Amino acid sequence: MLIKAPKGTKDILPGQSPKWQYVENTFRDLCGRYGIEEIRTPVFEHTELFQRGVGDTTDIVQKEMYIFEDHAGRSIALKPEGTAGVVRSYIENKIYADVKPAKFCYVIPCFRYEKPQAGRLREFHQLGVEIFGAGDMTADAEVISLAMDFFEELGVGDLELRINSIGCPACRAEYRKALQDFLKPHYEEFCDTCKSRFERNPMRILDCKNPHCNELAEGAPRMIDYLCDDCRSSFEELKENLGALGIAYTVDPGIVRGLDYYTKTAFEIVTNTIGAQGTVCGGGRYDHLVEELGGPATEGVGFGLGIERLLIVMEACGAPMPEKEQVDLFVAFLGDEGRKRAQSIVHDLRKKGMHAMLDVAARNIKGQFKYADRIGARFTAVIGDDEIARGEITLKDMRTSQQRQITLDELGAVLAAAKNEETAQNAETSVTAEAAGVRQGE
RNA sequence: GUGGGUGUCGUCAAGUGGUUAAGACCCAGGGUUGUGGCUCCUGUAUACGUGAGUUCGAAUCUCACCAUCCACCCCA
Repeated sequence: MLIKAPKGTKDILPGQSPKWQYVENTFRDLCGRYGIEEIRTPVFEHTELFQRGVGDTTDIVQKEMYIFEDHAGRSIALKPEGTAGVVRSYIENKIYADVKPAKFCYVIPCFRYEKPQAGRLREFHQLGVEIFGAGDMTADAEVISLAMDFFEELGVGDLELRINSIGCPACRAEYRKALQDFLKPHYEEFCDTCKSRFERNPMRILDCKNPHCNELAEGAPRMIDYLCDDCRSSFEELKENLGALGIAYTVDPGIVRGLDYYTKTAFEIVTNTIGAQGTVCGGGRYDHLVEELGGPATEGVGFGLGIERLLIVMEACGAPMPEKEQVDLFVAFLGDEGRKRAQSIVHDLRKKGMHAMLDVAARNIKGQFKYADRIGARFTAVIGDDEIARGEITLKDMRTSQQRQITLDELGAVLAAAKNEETAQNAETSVTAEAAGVRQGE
């Protein structure tokens, strides 16, 4: 137990981290082009923030939060999602006094006490975006567009954008009542889960997988038909905006976000390639959250995107992944003096931006070469008494096995040339693959 | 929380009641003098998830627990 990571958590080992860095950097870079800046807020907040923000009746708050008391008796919760913390910071730091809209992005761990399964962990990571103070649907479209651009840049295809409007508190209450009235006569006939949904979340009954429930729900009123004038025209505007951006979507009346704060726009980006947990990105509008948490009335839109799920999708659809950094030079040495020279050569090259290595495990020359091979060194240099006497080093090309004597002054140029050739080749292959829409193996 | 699958060395994987539990990969060292990848040799290891039970005897049968995977639920 001592050396077992807690249930539902995973180490991100060195072999994986280049992928994470790639994904995160791509995200930050893209956000930069959208004029969105990164915000970093604490991993834990007062429990009450989530109770008020996410909603007291939601599953997330009721049974999935990691809550503990600190030494002064405050109730603290690990972030189960990203929006509430950003809203809190927005209000606390009076960012509403700055230019609007205020746009934020973040990369955070989230924690939910759930039973782990494919694509679902207790600690997982989200990329997120929030825009405050923009009530127009162009903001919603921009947020969705960013998410779609992100997937496209990563080479992820086969995704479906589903949108819906879940109305505002006023029209939603009316709809809920109409739906319950419609379903009530058949209450006894529904499956057990649907019965439990009846009070808690009647909208969920509409996408029950039980065929009989489907029959019973046929002809049920739809949220879209109960939208008030404002919500209805907003939804039309959203579709128009998406059309203008050339973003394909399907209207899915079944989308009901599990967080109470959403209003109007709700959307999901799903894939069917990674198992049951196919929602890679989910978001929407939350026009009352800032006010609800004690700030001035301010509209909001945003999304959260699961990094673990994203990585699984990328793997599944063969999206290009970064390769391990090439070791430009390994310096093998013989003798004490050789070691000193090797250390200094390596140190010098590193300062110049080269990936240079030497043995620090006291291996003999053969072992050093073996090690150089294992770590994939492009070149291996040898420095021993012979080389010191000649004032040169032996440089071996590990691919061709050719060796030659060169001076230290020449070394830098040789390595740089090989490195350039390498990157030029990589660039060529990836561009070709992209242009042809070809899948590139890992 | 509810179901189902799985649990033998770091990894993959034989073994289905009976001597010291195969093998492969990996890792480390070596095949005489300062050189990798292939090949050959050698070596390392608290491997039968844990605990009870059945039995003369259990990795092999039973039960419980734990872990893990998948699904429901919910969501990223």
